[in-house]
Amino acid sequence: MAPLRQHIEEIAPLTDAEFDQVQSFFTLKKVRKHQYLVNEGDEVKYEYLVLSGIYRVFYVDDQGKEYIVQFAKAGWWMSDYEAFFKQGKASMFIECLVAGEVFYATLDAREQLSKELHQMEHFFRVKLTNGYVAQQQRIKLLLSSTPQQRYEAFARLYPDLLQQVPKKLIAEYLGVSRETLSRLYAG
Amino acid sequence: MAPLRQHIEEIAPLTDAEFDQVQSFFTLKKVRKHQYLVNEGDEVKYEYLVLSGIYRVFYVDDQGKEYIVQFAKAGWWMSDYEAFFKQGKASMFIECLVAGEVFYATLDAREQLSKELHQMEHFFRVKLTNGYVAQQQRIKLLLSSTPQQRYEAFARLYPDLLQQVPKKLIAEYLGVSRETLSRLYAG
DNA sequence: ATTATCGTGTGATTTGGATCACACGGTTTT
DNA sequence: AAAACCGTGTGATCCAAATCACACGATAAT
Repeated sequence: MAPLRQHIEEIAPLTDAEFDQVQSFFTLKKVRKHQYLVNEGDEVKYEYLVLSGIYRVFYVDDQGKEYIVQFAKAGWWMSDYEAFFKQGKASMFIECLVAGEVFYATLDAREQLSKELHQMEHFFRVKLTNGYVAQQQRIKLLLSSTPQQRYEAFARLYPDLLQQVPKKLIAEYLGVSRETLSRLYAG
Repeated sequence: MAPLRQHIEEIAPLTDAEFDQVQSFFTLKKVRKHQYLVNEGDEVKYEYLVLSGIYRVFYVDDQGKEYIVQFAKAGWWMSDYEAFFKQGKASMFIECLVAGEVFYATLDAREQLSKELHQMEHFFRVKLTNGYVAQQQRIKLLLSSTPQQRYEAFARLYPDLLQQVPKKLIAEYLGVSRETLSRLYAG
């Protein structure tokens, strides 16, 4: 649980007693490659904090095409957040691409911890603030940029993922076809 | 200031004393049509809570094309949030489309109120949660949908804006050309 | 060892939407 | 009242990226 504490304390310092309380809401889980943490149609009981490994949060349209909403690596949170927050059914899948470990916790954990510990509400607010800004940048990119620019932005932001993730999946994240993406760094 | 109180208390009840404290950070401002609240390059000192009127948050690319990141109407918050949170220069404009009034406050206000009043930190967390989910839906739409589907989703979500805002601007929000949008409901 | 499957590159063809161009009625301006 | 501008529709053309198709080496499966 030490990494959990460190992760939180980068934003919100906690006493030992407080961290014990936090800790009690989180469970550690090992995840194998190709394992799914969430499937479309599931109740989304948990959100996940990645300790290690790589994951993709994606959905599938009626024609079977896949679109990646989020990658996740160490230190990132992930879930089908729409379903998680509204406690509805998943419209997305979460798949493990590289084996690793995650912490998971319920919405109740988030809400109770936020209520009982002002520090934890602060922590979640700061995380959401960062996530909000990151998503807004993504929206701007999707609205106005060429495949070229999207690829460059991705390479700048996530050089590590560029190495570890098949290009096909990067294309699914960028909203570009596999072939077009391939031609970007060839030409 | 009554509408401000009501707006906050939908999420986080406050005592009179607490609200006084909150209130002291907000200022009311009348806004005329075509008035700009933020210009590209500005220091973004404020975020805005809309009381009335309609506003657009947009940016302009190197070719002069405009893209709308957000519309805002009564009860919505707006700013160039990336610049606001990071206290950097604006990359966007905020323009008033229909005259009205806004409250505004600084980042300091948000941070201090969050620190001093657990309730306010809760309020902001809930707002960010909703904003995060809404943005994620937008990302999904931009990634996978046709102009047709985007238009339909917009019409479903914001039937009022569809009436009050020129189609050209709706096209800029959807990431579609004016002409294509026009042909959607003709065909 | 041989056969699938996966990741990737690359050519040929198609196509949806952007762009360009113009029309026309409704406001606002002078 | 004439002139300029705005919002909107619509036809013609163009083009960037999707789609279709195939190749080929590398990894995984039988």
